[in-house]
Amino acid sequence: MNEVIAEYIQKRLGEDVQVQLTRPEPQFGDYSTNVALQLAKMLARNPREIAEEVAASLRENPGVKEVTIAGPGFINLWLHDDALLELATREPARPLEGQNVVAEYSDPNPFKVLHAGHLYTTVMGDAISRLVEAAGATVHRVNFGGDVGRHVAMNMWAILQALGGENPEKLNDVDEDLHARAAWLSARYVEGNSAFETDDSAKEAILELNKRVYQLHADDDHDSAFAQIYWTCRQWSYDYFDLFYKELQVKPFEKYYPESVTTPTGVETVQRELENGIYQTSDGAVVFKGEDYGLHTRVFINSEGLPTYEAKDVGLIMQKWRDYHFDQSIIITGNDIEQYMKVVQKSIEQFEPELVARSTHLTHGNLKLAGGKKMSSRKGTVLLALDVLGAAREAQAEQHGEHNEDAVLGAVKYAFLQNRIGGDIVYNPETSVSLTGNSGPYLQYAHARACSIVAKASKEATKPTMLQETERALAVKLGEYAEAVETATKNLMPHLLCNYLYELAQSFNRFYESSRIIDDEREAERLYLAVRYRDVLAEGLGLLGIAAPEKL
RNA sequence: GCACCCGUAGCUCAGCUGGAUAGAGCGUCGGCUUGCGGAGCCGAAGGCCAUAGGUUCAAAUCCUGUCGGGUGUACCA
Repeated sequence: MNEVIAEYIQKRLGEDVQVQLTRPEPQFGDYSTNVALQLAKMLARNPREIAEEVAASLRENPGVKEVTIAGPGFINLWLHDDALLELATREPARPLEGQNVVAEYSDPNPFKVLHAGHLYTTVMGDAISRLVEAAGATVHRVNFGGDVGRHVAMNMWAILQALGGENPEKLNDVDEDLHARAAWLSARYVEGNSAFETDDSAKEAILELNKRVYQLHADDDHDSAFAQIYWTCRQWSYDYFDLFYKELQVKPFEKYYPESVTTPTGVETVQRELENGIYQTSDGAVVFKGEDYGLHTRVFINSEGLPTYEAKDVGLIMQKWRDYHFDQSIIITGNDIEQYMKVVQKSIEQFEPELVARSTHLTHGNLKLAGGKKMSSRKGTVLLALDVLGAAREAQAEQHGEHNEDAVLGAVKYAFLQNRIGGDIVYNPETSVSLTGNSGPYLQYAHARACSIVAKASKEATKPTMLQETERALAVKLGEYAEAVETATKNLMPHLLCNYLYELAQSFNRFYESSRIIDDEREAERLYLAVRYRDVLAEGLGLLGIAAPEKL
């Protein structure tokens, strides 16, 4: 329809315009466009006159039932029922067919706990990846994390204390349950962290261990007692992450890029481009002068010759490029590194412009618990991933008595995804698990109910030949599904799909209120709509990474 | 200081590539629904869209200033 209008305008009025049919308020029509208003200025003519001309051409389209002109020159059009029903079963387009996409998110650090931010980006990254996948792309989910650095050294220090020295065999005493191991490691981190701050001799030892960890990687040491402890504990972390993702019911990651692996590539690249003049030496450090591009200067290799996070990130991006030669790279992180990332990318743009052009950096704010609810983490400053999930389970138990993990995950995921990515998220456990209102469980419940209705029906669903008024409103909404998915995918905004699914459920409820399905003379026709409704809910929730069980 | 992000109903948020009366959930108030799953449906109250200007036929949306909040700003990650 967009093309028909654009072509007509091009041919008859001699103007090239982008026509965008939009969904107006139901009272105005099924579709609407304001091209006439845009053209009015270009042609210096009355917009309503132009609208009349365009409308006349639209009326010739077989799917169009009625076209009207309203207000200053809006063109509103109604479709015939059969065209509407055809739209209602349309599946989203697959514009990314054959594309290769790398999605990086979650990014937990081995040896450390998973905090609420990790939970958030994991859920968001999973949903975005699923959308992109559904659009036809192959998505490679990857993870970046710091397996070297001070936090690791603190941990190693406390681990050695706990083991009474470099005794790797003592690790066998730790409970082999992955959750227990993760808890054990995070307890060591707390000890190491506090020793570093309060005990000077410990601090010195930790700084020494930091070098040993780097050295261990340089030597590819897997045999020394120290190395055995390091590799074993690092693996505990990775195993735990995999378990966490599995329990969260998100798709697994294809590859982990530990910092120890990206560092050599980063250093090599920065040094090479230092010779090419992209990076510069300043006060003994290697920096990129961002000021030339309206940004700020950042250090990539410090004056002691050690790589900073910047260099490691350069290495990561280069390795992703080498490994996948992606058509698009999506990176999701907290918004505190937004400007940092701009500098890093600007520097890379100087020698690998195509790589940066294909990258999209999405950022999000902090996750907060509503109502200033106290958090259970040790210092009270960090909200942990498990705290959030625990709060959801607790709220569910209070409201519904029994535990349902699908609904808990649906609640948390939907609560995260329903907000536009970018700003801080206030998470309210109570409303998230509620069966009423705009929540994940509400949609899961709506789906289960639809399943139940369909299962109970005795007639065969039959495509209607005409639609009654209440049926028509539902059919129109069903017809928006494909558009909603396409827009959400194009903009990498899952919240648009959340909004749509909720509106769809509302639309169904209005229909359902007045139109009986089972044992009605239009049972077969209404069942047809109910089946499609059920399928759209299941498919839409699936794209968000939310389970849609037939029974809740 | 400079840079970036944000400021929409009591609360949590949509709407932001400009378009028709600024929407939804929760909460409040009033109806309906007690044989398709506990849900829900209809209605009311509640907004100078932070603020002052500008651009436009048209601004919550674009531009500028101001106020308020957050983040970043050289050898941390």
